[in-house]
Amino acid sequence: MDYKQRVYRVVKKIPKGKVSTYGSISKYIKGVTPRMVGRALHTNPDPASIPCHRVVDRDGKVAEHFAFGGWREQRRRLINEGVGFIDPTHVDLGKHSWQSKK
DNA sequence: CTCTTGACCATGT
DNA sequence: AACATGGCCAAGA
Repeated sequence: MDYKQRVYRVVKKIPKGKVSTYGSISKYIKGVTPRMVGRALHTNPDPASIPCHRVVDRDGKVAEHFAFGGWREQRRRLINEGVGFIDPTHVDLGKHSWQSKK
């Protein structure tokens, strides 16, 4: 299986109202680095099934120019799911960080 | 095939 | 917290 498929599989598991980070995902999949996670989502083959808006960087900061047409759209969806923002571009990782259980 | 770039991260400033 | 640097590895030119 390609590394992308593994990444997608994990991202799809992120429950509603939670967010995860590229680093966490990369740690949980052996042989995959944070960059590869980002690249996998960049080449996102099925955005309708892959909740990439629930993935943020280590600081909780969202991707400003990618994710579904803009960080505002991403933020709108997250807020709609109950994820809190500490400022316009940073989600509250302390309360909503999620980790895949191996 | 080589070179550059990049949805990142850790560390230092 | 924000910015800069080095490292990681894959995809694009």
